[in-house]
Amino acid sequence: MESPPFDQPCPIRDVLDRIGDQWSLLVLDALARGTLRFNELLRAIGDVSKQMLSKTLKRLEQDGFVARRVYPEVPPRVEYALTDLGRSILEPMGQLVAWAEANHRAIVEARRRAAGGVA
Amino acid sequence: MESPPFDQPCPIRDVLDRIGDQWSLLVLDALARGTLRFNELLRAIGDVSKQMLSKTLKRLEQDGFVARRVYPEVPPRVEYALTDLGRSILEPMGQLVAWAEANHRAIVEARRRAAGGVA
DNA sequence: CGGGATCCCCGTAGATACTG
DNA sequence: CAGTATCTACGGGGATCCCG
Repeated sequence: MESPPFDQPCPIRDVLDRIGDQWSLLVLDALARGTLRFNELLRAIGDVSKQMLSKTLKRLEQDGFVARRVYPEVPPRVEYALTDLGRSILEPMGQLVAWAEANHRAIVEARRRAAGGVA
Repeated sequence: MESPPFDQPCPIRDVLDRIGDQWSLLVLDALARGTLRFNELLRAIGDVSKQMLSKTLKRLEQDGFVARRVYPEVPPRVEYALTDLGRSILEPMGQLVAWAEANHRAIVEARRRAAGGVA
């Protein structure tokens, strides 16, 4: 599956571009355990700004990964939950996470070896 | 937020940061079929600049994904090939690629539905 | 041929303030 | 509470030139 210079519809690149960013995976992971409100999500992830969380959620919602539920209450309440599509990507993601955990040490080691600690 | 190699609290984020960028996966994929030279890689990917390919390759090499082989010939020749580590990530990656291909349509559809309304 | 150095543009991410 | 708007800084990435 070679991609010519003008080839846009590469599914892999398209999908990876979405979930490969800094926050999408974290959000997906946070929501994997259950529905969360905006500020809960904010705190669950920790080092994400409101802006980025908002953008990320919007994109995830547009792509059909996340469902946004608004409750017309006096203190506004908005809940986010995974859709079936969102849940389904958790599996291949899990493979990658497992790989990452299993090989992280090897990577760090290779990196250190290359860095300067040639010794 | 760069953390030293020995102080990585989250392997997943660390690994994803590396292979989640625009080019690493494409390089890995290109090399999956066999050893390639710099310019071959450049053409195989198509829309990558020399600079980015160079940077990407260097990072992949430092992380132990790719092996760089220099031939001290008159017209310089440099070949890149996957290491065992590099080959091993192809599998979980494949899962993700398969998912991407299988669900790309659903995503595009959801995106379109969200974008311009149902029209 | 393989790639480093430089210049520059532009998207993106952070912080803050504001709104409903 | 749940966002949005603005302003700014940073750095990714392309193009080009140059060197081994």
